[in-house]
Amino acid sequence: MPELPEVEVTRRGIAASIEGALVHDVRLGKPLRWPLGAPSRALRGTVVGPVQRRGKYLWLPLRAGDQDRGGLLVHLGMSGSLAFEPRPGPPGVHDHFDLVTSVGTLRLTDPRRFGAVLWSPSLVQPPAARLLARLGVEPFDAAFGGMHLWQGFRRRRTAVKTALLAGDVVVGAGNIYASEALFRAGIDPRTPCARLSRARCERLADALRGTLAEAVEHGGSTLRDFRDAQGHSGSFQLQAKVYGREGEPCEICATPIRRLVQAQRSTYFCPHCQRR
DNA sequence: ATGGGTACCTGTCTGC
DNA sequence: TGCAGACAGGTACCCA
Repeated sequence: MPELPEVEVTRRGIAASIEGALVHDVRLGKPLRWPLGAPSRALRGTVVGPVQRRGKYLWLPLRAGDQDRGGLLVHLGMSGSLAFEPRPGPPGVHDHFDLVTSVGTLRLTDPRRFGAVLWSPSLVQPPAARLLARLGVEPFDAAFGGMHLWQGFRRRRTAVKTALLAGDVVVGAGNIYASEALFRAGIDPRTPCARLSRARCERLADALRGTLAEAVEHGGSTLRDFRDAQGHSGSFQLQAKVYGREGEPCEICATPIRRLVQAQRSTYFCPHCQRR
């Protein structure tokens, strides 16, 4: 599910409810990707600080009085969503983590359990630091632009779609938004990174930012699982120009959209509008 | 160093 | 109707 827009929509959705909440307890369901890494008694009595996002991770800082108590690093994996429930019902079969607080419960629902919640003493110490170390720049940072992409890509031979997914040059694009951004930029997803000119990197940087920003405005994409913190679906999938549209006519030129497989993932593109 | 394949897990849809 | 197989928004890890 969740690429940068879905994670950002989630962050905004939970922030107002959970910030300042007093943690009463933690409930764990079936195991997620990693163990929590802290006994629940260590979390009780802490207060949740401002929720941050880094790439597709969320960070919930915890304090007790003036003491820093680290925080929770949350990843939604492929099928996860977080909901804030003022009066939660009993957990369902796919509800694998509850943060029970004074004002309600933050609940992670994740059928495939590729998601994770883990405690870390800070973002710059393990285990969080280890997971964040390989992440590229944020697409909405001033440091990101065509120049950054060009420098990150110029010694790479892999296909540009695969490199966007890898997230070590720029974070945020997953399988949907990588295809969509490349369509907007008019770049064939199979193009080797090193072949992209400065000018095309500029176009790609703009396209990526534009696509992600628009997706956030639409509440993200809901293919099946994704829900925001209030349980609403996103609608960006209705704006998608190529993703999931194999065989349908391109909006620009009416050529049928094609699907191919790169690194075991589907890529969608217009063979006429997108050039190497 | 880079790049590819595999693994994790469950649900849904398609075609026979 | 049943069942096998493909596919689904991510990414850490192992190997060449």
